[in-house]
Amino acid sequence: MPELPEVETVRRGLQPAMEGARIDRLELRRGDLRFPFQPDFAARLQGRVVTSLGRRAKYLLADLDSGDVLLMHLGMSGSFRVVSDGTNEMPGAFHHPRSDERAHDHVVFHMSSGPSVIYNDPRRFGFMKIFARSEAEQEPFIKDIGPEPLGNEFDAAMLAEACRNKKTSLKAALLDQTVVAGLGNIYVCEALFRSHLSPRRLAATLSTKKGEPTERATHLVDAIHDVLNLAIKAGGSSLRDHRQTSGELGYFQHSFQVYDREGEPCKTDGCSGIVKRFVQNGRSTFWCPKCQK
DNA sequence: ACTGTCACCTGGTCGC
DNA sequence: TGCGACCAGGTGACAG
Repeated sequence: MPELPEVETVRRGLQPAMEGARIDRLELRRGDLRFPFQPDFAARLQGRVVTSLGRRAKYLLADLDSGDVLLMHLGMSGSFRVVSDGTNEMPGAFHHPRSDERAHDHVVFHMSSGPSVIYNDPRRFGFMKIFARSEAEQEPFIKDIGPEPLGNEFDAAMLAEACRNKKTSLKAALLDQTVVAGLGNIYVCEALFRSHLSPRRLAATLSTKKGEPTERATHLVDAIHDVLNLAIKAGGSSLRDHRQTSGELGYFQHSFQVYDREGEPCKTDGCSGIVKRFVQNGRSTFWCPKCQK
C-alpha cells in the first residue's frame, strides 16, 4: 500500500490521538512483524509522551520525551486506526473490521488522551524499531534516504545530479529511495506519465553531458510535486488495504491516469494511445507508449 | 560500487 | 464450490 501520500495521511490522522499524549500501555500481540521486536521495545515506550509525530520518506517517526524515537514502517499492507477505547471503534468510523481482520491487529497503543491506536498488518512486511535520537544519523533504515520530494532541496538540478551516473532506467531510479524519498510503484508510474517520459528511458538522460539538468528533469519534478500534492489532498490511494485512520478510504485511485489501467485509452489530450503494462525490475509498469518518450 | 532478483507474508481474484 | 496459479502499494539480503 503505502507510499508517501498514504503515510502522510496516516501521520495526520494519528497526530490528534498521539501528539502530546502518553503511551500508558503498549500491547504486543505477537513477537514479530517483519523482524522480531527488540527485547526492550515495550519497556522503552510505556509511560513515554509522544512529543511529535513526523514522517521521513515512508517512515513514521514518533519523538518521545525520553530522547528515543519510534520508527514505524507500514510495509505493503500496514494500517493504523484510532478507536475510542480498546473495544469500541470511534463513533462515525466507516470501517468496522470483521473479526478475521482483527486477527491482524498486532500492536495496540493505549494512549492517555483516551483513544487507542491499533496497528493492523496482514502481510507483516511492516516493522517498528526504537532508537536513540542522538544516534539518528547512524540509523540504518533512514541514514541513506534521499531528499523529501516536497521539500525545498528537491529540484531539477538535484534530481539530475542524483541520476547522472546511473545506468538504470528512470523507473528504477525513481523507486530508489536514495535518489528521492517516498515514491513507490503507483506514484512513479503516474509522475512519469504526467511528464510524458518513458519508464524505460535511461535515468542519466535527465542531465546533459556537462551535468546540467535538462528540461525533462524540470517537467519530472513538477509532475512529482503535482501528483503527490493531489494524492495527499485526496487522503491517499485505497486499492486493497489503505485506509485513513478514521477508517475512511482515500480516493486518489479514482484519479490514476495509468496505474492499473492496462488496455484502457490514454488520458492525454489528443493522444489515441492505449495504456500498456510490462514488468520492469520485477514490478508492473503502466504507461502510454505513444505519448511517453 | 552498482544493479537486478529473490524472499518475506497473507489474501484476493481468475481460470479451470 | 474448490483448487491452484498468479498478483499486490516495500525493501533488506544476496548474487553477479
